[in-house]
Amino acid sequence: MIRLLIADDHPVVRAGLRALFATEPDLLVVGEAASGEEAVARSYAGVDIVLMDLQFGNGMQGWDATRRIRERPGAPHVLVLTNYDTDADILGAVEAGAAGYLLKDAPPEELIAAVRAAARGESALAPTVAGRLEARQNAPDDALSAREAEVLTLVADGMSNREIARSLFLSEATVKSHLVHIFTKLQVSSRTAAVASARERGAIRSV
Amino acid sequence: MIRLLIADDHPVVRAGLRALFATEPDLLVVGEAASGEEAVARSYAGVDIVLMDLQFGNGMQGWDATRRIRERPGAPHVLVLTNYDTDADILGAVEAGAAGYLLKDAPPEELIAAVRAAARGESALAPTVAGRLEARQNAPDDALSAREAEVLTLVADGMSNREIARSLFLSEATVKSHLVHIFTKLQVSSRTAAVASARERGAIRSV
DNA sequence: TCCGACCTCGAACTTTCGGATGATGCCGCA
DNA sequence: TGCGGCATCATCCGAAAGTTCGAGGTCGGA
Repeated sequence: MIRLLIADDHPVVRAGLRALFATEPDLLVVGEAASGEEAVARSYAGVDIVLMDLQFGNGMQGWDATRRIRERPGAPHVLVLTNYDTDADILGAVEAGAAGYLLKDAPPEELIAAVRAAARGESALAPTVAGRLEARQNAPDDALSAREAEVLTLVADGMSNREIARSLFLSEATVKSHLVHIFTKLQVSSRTAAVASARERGAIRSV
Repeated sequence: MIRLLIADDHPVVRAGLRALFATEPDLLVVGEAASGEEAVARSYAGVDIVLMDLQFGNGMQGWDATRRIRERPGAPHVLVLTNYDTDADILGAVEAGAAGYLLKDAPPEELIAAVRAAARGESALAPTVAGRLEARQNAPDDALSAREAEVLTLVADGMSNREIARSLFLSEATVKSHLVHIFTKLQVSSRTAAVASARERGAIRSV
């Protein structure tokens, strides 16, 4: 018998997962959590698998809750369940110690199979996800530095170079310099393209 | 007895809604649809209420399906159910003929109440949504034209004026002209600020 | 200790963007 | 029938943005 904890802020999704697992005799939902904090609190030893949503309306986010759950000895396996399949989400979840990464629009069978695999201690990455992870491993080192990310965030908010300079107490030259590096790393040649690229990669969330 | 059709591309959400309504003796789920097309096809006379997701993975989107369902005589009422509560979504859904607009993270009771209200022919807008609609009514007329929105979408993708011009078979001057109008309507003064503003208002989706 | 990264800044240059102004044609509505 | 909104395009000009080259500083790892 595999004991499950469902962590999702949507009551409808929780009900759906509960209904889904009710049809399987070897799966038992032993609890629900509507927030990251609740998920951590309810992940006691009697839970085998935690189904974790990555996006909670407010408070602790899924990846953080995952990390906190996994860092305890004898912790349950965590299966991340999310709407989006952006690189940043995936990588973050895997780094936080998730045993698997599934999309919410996945067919029910796939979901159930992933739960059983995770319970056996196997990694259960969705096929599309596994490929993406590999691609990330082989990708050139284009990670933005902290300062560059900061500048890019302000660019995404629609600020001009001068405004960014003032806002960060820099000269405009420095802002431009950061932008040159950002463009190179993202392989683009304009600020709007940089923002679009960063969004695609999941380096920028918001809205 | 109120007969329901559930239209959502997520199997888990469909199961959740089905489980939710199963507890109410006066509600009966008579069908499910995983796409906009399917929703239109299954909205025959025997259905009282259609619960419509706005975001489908691909194909016909929710607001379009809503319009097609509602334009038929004796059509069922459509309750729009969505993750986001952006102005554009709400206004679009209401214009398409939705009887109500609900968020997926709403408590189950609210959802059930909305279904019953819609079945009685009443409008069932979530409280937060109703207020927003009023605000929109009183807001200045800053709605972008179809062409302007098209241009802005390409800007958000990071394209230059020249690229947009080529892509839409226009001269660069026309693109600039559209941008001037976009800037005026959004009360900004640069393309990146326009994109940021449009995102805030929900006029741009993607990613 | 040296090397590499990151952060900072300047100056000169080219390209693109944005503002101003004006013009034409189409379409719907009063 | 005329008015207004929309879409299309042109030209000119100043202001941003982006490019190139160079240079000084900190800091952590080899």
